Amino acid sequence: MAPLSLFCQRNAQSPDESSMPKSLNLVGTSTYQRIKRDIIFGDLAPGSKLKLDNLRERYEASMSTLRETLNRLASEGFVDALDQRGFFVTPVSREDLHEIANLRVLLECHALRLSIANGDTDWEGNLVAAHHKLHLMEQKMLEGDNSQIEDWKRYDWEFHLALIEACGSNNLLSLHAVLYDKYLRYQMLVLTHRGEDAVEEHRKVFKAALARDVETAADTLKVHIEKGLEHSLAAFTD
Amino acid sequence: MAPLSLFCQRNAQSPDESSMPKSLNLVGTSTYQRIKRDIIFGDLAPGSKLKLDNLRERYEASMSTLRETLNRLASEGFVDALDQRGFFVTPVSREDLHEIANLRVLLECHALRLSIANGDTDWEGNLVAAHHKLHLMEQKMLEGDNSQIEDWKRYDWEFHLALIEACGSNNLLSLHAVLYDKYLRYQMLVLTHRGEDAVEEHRKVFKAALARDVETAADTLKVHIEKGLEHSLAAFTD
DNA sequence: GAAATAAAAATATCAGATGTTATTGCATCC
DNA sequence: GGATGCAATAACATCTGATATTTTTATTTC
Repeated sequence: MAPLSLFCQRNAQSPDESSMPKSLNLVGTSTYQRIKRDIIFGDLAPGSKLKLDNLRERYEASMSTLRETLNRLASEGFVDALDQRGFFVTPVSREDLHEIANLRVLLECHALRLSIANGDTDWEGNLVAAHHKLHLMEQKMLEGDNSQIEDWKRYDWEFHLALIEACGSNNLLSLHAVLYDKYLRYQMLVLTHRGEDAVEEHRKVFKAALARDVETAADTLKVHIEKGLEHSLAAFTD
Repeated sequence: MAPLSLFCQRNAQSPDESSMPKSLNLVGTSTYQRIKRDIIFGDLAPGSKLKLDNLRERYEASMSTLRETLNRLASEGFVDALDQRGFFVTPVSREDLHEIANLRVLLECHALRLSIANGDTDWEGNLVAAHHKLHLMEQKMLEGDNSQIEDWKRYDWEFHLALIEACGSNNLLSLHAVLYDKYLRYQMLVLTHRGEDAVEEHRKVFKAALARDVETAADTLKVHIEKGLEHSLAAFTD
């Protein structure tokens, strides 16, 4: 199974054989993608009840489709399914945020090491392109233009994916995609971003990866995620 | 979301708040558990088409329920959902087996280290009990009694879970539970087991964990999984 | 104010109808 | 004979609506 994430081009219901792992793709308009987006971006609040009748109106879908979607999201951990009591947006907590960040460090750094070891010229090319696009967007953000947060986050996702894409494990990329999205929900909840520090960390990981400096790249990525965690935790109240 | 696995007591559709991560629990008789069991134990062959009408007869469930179940399993990676072409049991491959085993090493060893660091007296007690039960069953298997493979695998699961259960991360336990089940499917496909070596490795991990010898425990666990991988790969043909 | 009970709401499951897409079999053509 | 095009069939995806069960809410009673 190829990795799925919100920025995914393909329809979640119709995975094709393309190898590109996907996250946060707001292009998709399936019920699955729309609900997942709304959970990640906080339009559906953590812990809130997902009444089927309400969802029916809101997403203009039948109960069958909605239940299939909610079962999928429950399996991924964005929705809690309680027998005979319906569906709820998975609650958030500091502990959970901690766990997600730690797992992201574990998996993403591991994948980065593999990717740097395996990456070919195409990998480098994609990485350069992804960093360039992210960097342009980051400049805009630093100038105070906060109108394109979703685009910004898509570029962030595409950069982090480009880093690890040559790791050689689709299973690893799949797990990472889900973790990224869970982490992203927390980032969206606190809605503060770290500015120049994060930009510089991106640049440093990028440079080290291109230079095939595994240790520097992995260490910097670890710091990058952990600083993001601290930043989120500081702004986060249960 | 608490970890789910085949040996799970609770109904997959009705997760409660109990913290016990679950795998291969054949007690459950929900459609979800029955189909998942049949995939893992090879009664539904890798790659085979899951025609809804056939499943309807076989599991005596309505199309709605089946589609919800298949969506869940698709999300976990046991089923492939192809748009307008229906559902298929996820195919197997040597590469996939490799990936699964490597991820299990990464996550399970990491969790074991945390667990040894955090584990209290209850953890030790559970671990002793789990190893004892597994060991008894292993003796039976060594004597040639192959009539209780599912029970044996449940005890194996419970032992590996007991090792890592004090890791302090529900997210980690969830990811591990799915990986264990995927790995188990490959073990069931080749249907050969390793005998005394594996028994001794279990004993060694167990002793090291109780002695809080993190390095020995993690190294032995790594060897245990990797030897299992080699053994499965040798018997596995695409 | 708490406990028991009745009413309402919501869920889970099912059956059946409809439109769409994929697959299959057959005839045709080169 | 093999490839191509077309019709018939099968299968999927979605929706509506019905029923039984369970949970939640409101009301009554003590």
